[in-house]
Amino acid sequence: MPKIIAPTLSQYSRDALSLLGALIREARLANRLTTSELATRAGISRGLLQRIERGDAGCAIGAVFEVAAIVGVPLFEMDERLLSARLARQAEKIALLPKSVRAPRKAVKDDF
Amino acid sequence: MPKIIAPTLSQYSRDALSLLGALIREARLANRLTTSELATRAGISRGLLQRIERGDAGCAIGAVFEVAAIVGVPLFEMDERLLSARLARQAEKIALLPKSVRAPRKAVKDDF
DNA sequence: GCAAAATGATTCATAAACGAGTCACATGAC
DNA sequence: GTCATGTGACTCGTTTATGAATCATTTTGC
Repeated sequence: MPKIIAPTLSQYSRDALSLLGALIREARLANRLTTSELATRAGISRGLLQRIERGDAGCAIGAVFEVAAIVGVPLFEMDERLLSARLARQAEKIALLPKSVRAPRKAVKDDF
Repeated sequence: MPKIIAPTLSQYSRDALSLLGALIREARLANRLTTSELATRAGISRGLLQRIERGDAGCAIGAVFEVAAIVGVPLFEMDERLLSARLARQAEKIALLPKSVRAPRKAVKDDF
């Protein structure tokens, strides 16, 4: 991430990142996993896991969420079932509000 | 993010990402902010905000958290004050944790 | 005590995210 | 109808994160 450096982020965001990293580290130790083991399970490198546990703002959110999921750190304070359900309800809400369903611009070559 | 592509991420993580993006979009609309406005406030580009709302796993977590904080999507279901407090307590826990936690590798539930 | 393992912190090449710009299409105002 | 605005999607060049490898230090196990 080019622009979001430490001083650019709000204190709240930095705290949230630090907390999430600490929670992940806690959960990893509680599960008796080494950094290498957890990194392998998550499909990432050990260095990236260290940055995640440090609360680095530049880490890909997908990697962070995956690690959190593996060690059992709850995202949004909801378990797997609730998350899926809420996702479905959210999709409905979105479908109702804006009427913008745009198909990907694909060239149609049957113009004659 | 080289490795974490869609098929690599667990369903849970992808759901969490989609949900977070949807929540951010909801909150942005509720605040009557355009994508350009919110992106400017967060110090990111409009394209990145679109990827965030889409739930793209490759987005930097700092950017996502910052946007979420701006529009008021709660991270970890806690407000700013509680977050700081919990961060402090978490730091204490880490410091107090037993340093000897190396035991026969225990299985961890990662099959979701 | 010693050896093995885990961790933290580097460095570097490569792959990928990011920002800027553009276009098409939709919506709303007039 | 026209015009302005908002949005999704795309491309391209630059900037950055990531993975791999290495090393020093600490910690665990024996």
